[in-house]
Amino acid sequence: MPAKSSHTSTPTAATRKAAADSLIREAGARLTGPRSAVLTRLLAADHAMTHQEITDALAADQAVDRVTVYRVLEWLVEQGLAHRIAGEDRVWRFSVSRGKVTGGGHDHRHAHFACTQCGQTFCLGDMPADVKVKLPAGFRTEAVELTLRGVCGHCR
Amino acid sequence: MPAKSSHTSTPTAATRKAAADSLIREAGARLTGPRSAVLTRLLAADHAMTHQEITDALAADQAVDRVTVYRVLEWLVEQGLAHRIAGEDRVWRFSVSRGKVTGGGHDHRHAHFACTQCGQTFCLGDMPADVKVKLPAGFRTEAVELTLRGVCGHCR
DNA sequence: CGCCTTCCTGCAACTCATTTGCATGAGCGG
DNA sequence: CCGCTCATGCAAATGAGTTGCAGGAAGGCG
Repeated sequence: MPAKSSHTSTPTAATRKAAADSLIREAGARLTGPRSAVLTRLLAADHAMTHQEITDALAADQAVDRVTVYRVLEWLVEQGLAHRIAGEDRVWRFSVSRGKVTGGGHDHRHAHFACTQCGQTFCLGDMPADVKVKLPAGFRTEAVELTLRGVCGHCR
Repeated sequence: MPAKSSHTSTPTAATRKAAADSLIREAGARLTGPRSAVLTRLLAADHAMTHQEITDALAADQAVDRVTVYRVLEWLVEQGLAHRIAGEDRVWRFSVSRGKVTGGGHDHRHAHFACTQCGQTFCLGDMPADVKVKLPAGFRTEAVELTLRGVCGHCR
């Protein structure tokens, strides 16, 4: 059994940065401070982060301009390394894409959970594959989005 | 003028206005021009309308201030007469609540369809009642939101 | 190792949906 | 018809996200 799998139990900051840099390189793009910092931070997150959260989180030791964070996030989404989630508060939230993401097609087959208390959004494993809803004639579904709202474990 | 069938299939503008006014009265609130106009327009819509669409639609003969439209919509949602939908474009869309809506609890058990071409959002009948997704320990679901994305009948 | 080209970053100013403050004006109960 | 409230309109503010532009760094190349 190849030892390639670093135990997912305790990824260190260094491990995450290495993973982030590797992903950026694989995308065939320049490895820059902001990209590395943003992706590393996203890899460490246990919930989908807003642009604001990310900017604030980086402000401490590796401040990145607001606009640059926006552009990095946009780029990450284009590369399929992250996906963006629209929330009730009209603010985008970003989360790394776990699992394979092929080319341009957004696979993105997992559900989201939005906490009505703290406002945080979490990515859930996967959604029931068989979502059947009656559509009016002529409508063609391309993607399904499932969001649960409630109270997260942290808020109870 | 050809006699119109009294079937509920073809509600006239007057019918809708009467229905709107009635709903407003039932809510125990003042019947005002803007409220009547906005709700009447919403009743006639076949899709969820944005604040902008509504304002534009009313501009023709019964112009209402932008801010007032916002406030009327907010009020309609509070009264359970309408519900708001968050879209990918970070713009709210409003639609009248079909069926019973009890008190404060948002029942709102239907799915939505968002067209990726024209951007319009439609309310679908209802969603499969049994949506089961594995949640992390301690999470409690209060509401489920299902949105389909694709191309609507009009855009094909 | 240093140059060059290309792409990235930071700054400033801008767009646009939505919100808030405030004074005037309109429902409607009496 | 009167007055009390609550709704409306206008102006200005908020805040997320965008765009234009000039300087600066990442990598390829010699």
